[in-house]
Amino acid sequence: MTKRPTIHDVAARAGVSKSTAAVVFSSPDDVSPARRERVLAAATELGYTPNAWARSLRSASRGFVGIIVADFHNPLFTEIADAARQLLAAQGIFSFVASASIVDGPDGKILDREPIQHLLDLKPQSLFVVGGLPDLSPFAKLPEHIRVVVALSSAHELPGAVSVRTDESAAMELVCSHLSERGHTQVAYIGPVGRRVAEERRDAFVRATHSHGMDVVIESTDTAMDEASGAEAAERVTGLDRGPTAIVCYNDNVAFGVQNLLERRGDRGVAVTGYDNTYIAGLERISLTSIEQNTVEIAQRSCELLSDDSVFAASVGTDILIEPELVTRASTLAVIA
Amino acid sequence: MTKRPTIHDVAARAGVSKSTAAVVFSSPDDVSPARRERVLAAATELGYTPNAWARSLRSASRGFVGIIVADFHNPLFTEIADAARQLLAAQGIFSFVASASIVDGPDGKILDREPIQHLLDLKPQSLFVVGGLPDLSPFAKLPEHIRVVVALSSAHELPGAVSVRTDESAAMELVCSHLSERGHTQVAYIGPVGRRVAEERRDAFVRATHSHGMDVVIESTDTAMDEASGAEAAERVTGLDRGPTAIVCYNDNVAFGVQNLLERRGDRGVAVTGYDNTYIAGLERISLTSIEQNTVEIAQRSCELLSDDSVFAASVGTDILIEPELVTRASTLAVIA
DNA sequence: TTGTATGCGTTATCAA
DNA sequence: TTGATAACGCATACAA
Repeated sequence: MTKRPTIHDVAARAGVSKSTAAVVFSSPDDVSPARRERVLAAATELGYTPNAWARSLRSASRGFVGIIVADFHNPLFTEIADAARQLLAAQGIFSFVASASIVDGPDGKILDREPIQHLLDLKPQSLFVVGGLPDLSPFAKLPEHIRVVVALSSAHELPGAVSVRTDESAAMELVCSHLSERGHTQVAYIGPVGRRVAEERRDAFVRATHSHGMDVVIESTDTAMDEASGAEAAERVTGLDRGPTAIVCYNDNVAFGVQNLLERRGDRGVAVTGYDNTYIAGLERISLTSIEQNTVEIAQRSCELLSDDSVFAASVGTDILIEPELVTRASTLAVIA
Repeated sequence: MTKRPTIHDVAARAGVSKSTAAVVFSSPDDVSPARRERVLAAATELGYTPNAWARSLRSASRGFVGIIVADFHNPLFTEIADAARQLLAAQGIFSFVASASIVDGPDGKILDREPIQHLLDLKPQSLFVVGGLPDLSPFAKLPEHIRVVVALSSAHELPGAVSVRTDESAAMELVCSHLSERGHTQVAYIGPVGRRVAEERRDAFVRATHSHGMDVVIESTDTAMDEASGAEAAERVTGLDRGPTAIVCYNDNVAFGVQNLLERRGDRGVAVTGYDNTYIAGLERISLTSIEQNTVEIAQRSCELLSDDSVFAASVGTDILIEPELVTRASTLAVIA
């Protein structure tokens, strides 16, 4: 087969008209059993499957879910995208994953609209954006009936959307009470500024430390959130007069950078925490205490919203917060005298 | 705008027929400057961009490249996919990325044909498969004119395809000569069996050890290639009578598992090498000697094949081998007496 | 150079 | 119930 069979081929083989054959795949009950069997048989013999895109060109009825992953390289994002795909498939809803491409613009990161536009051209029934995008404007002027769910980030810019994400306050409360129990009173925070979730996480940290009566140092890393900037910020923080005994990091990557610096210094006395609980954090030599975002639940809640109209309508414009967990490891096990 | 403008809208606004407007976007020189300007102006005012899929439904001329990533979670794959996308975009060729979904079947991993079929339905001009798939059969019966390039894996099953991948022999030669220089004579290999690249890598290892007069132990991990299986195999290997002084691993993940085990044992005397040089290998606390696959060159060569017909024709059916590099780190720095 | 007609694979509308 | 026909958004052979 050098060419895919079309409904035309199936109809010809079954000896019916194209329209009759088409109806067999849309509403099977509307065609007589005898003909239905003939069509179905012809379809399997030819290996016919409907062309979803020609279909969606004509009508938006058999909609699919367009999944947009903000960043391929973030394992958290791909994990949720994968889980969502499976959950939707189990409901018979098919989805198509595309990655957003974020390019360097004159002032900061810019969202490349092209791949998103291409996905939109496919006429999805609903959209699932996984991860924070520099800009949600491509989704601002969508046809009314398209539902938008944003995971792991805020959907504040989009009044008609729903966001599913981790409860930052709960997360930082877990971290700080753990550190407090271990006797830490001087704690630092290292993380980026500017992005919404980042600000929120830092504010949540500050609130949590206050409720535990801790002394706080904040050190920003601009917008970067990788190891290099983590190490750099750690250098500044540990150089302070009364250095902190614990460093709370925006995410695991930043924490790895902090660990790198401490390792080079031969300093094993400072506690470090991460966020995301990537599998790297669990490696014996890293052993980083970290916040586990409940990806399974985030994916589940998102899929309910994506597939059920009434569920979506009930929570449009809100943020659904998911409870995180703290995974404690060697990086915070020592107790301060 | 609750609905995207079509070429029809543009034509109406510019006061020309639909076809004239269409020609402006396909071969602009075939239309008079005055009308062209009018059409272009109308298009920008309306925010019109052609619907790529309706276009590719009608004709395969303005083809795009379909990129299929075997596994989202492999950073090597996504890195190459991303690089390819950028390179192609620079040539004005647009690409669309989809992830293959690999599900558990009755006997082993099975490739879910659906997402691939969906991508194929979009009628790509050529296909870029990044990473090894359990099964290349969905690409066996493609229309003749579709070029297929496979990166990081063999395309042996597909006579009409080209494969671009790392020279395994060169890689293992680098590893073994490095270990030999450090005085190692007893070396073990830990890696999966069954998959083509895996077999090839192991065979390359055996050849390289022979040329350096080393004693070899091979320990397989079935088809798994993660930390858990690495640790397990390491347990068996190190329990041997004359345990090896160095362990060469199929990839970084397996090596991390080996490191985990050695760490738990408090054994810092055994050298370990990985493969892929993931960024984790560079973390101070891991510091794993590893093979760096030249992803940039792999992406470049692949894109040449994807976009240039004559280049592709010249090397169809062959494997293009890319030279790797060895990045040496603390895990192999010690010298054996 | 410009417009008309037709088809890509599918579904929706209408007669029969 | 079934089949002919138009349309989705676009490109192209052809005629004007």
